[in-house]
Amino acid sequence: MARGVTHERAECPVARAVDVIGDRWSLLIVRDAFDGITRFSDFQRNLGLAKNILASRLRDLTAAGILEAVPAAEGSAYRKYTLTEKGRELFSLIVAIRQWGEEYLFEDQEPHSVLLDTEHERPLRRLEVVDSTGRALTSSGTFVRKVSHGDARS
Amino acid sequence: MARGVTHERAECPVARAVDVIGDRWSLLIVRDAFDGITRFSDFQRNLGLAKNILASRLRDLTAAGILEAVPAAEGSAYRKYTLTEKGRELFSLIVAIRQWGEEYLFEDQEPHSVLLDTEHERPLRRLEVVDSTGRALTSSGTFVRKVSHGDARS
DNA sequence: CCGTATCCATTCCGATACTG
DNA sequence: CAGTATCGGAATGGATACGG
Repeated sequence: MARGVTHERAECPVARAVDVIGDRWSLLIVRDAFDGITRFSDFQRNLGLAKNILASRLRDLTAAGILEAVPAAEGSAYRKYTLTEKGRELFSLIVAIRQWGEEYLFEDQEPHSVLLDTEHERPLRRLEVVDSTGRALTSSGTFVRKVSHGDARS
Repeated sequence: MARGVTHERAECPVARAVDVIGDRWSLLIVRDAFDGITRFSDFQRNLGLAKNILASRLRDLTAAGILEAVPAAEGSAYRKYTLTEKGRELFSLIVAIRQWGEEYLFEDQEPHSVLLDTEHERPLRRLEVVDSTGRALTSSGTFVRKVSHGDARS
């Protein structure tokens, strides 16, 4: 994701993360990767984006350590793209986005794809933000502490 | 967020959500709103983005029903931007991004801002994806079911 | 202080053509 | 199939100037 200004050195983890995955395609590529897609053309067909853009995003995500490009077969010039651990740890994030989208971006009777657990084939429970003792929290029960003598921006 | 192609009609909630908040600034504006920022100039100073871009994003987020623009005072021409319920429900998403960023985008000893619960002033517990019975899941314990006769894209 | 308007550079992205 | 190369239009984003 080439760009002018970055938040690479921000003290806020949200800002740094947005820098890495905050664009129109990266998260959708990651979503597809979670769905088991590994091949260039499958990403391309599924997302409907231009090939040069896809190539660029795959490069960036690989450079960021979110995807790993391994040879598709012995000695093959082609690659299989799979999630690294860093990438797989984006699962909560994908689930959070999905649940928010389901709730607020669809009409009541409008169909959408659903994420099910393999064992029961039932939708997941809604994500809950909880404090260190396990109690549920809303944003009003929290606050951000900035780093003490930070010279960092944002 | 004006753009060429959109995922507005996608059957995947992730795609629709990325359409709304998947850019470099929207999520950071929402983060600031969670931190209690309401005024144009405070957003601007804190984020360091151009005023025209900020104005555009605030318009878009308001149009999307994530922010609400209320008069700053009686008869004032200026506005206060606050989160709607739809916006406040992005809290899990912000927490998910933050926790991922904390874990993977900072060096071990590198300082970053932290989100604490007001009562104990301690970091939150890590988000957990759980199935309908409350059991923790990773992505490999889940799968996506597409809608049956969808003509929708992606 | 709160924006809007304008200008300009850069980037994004799609379409197409091309290589292995 | 898996990309790279190039082109052009659209949008992003910064800087500045201006008006309520």
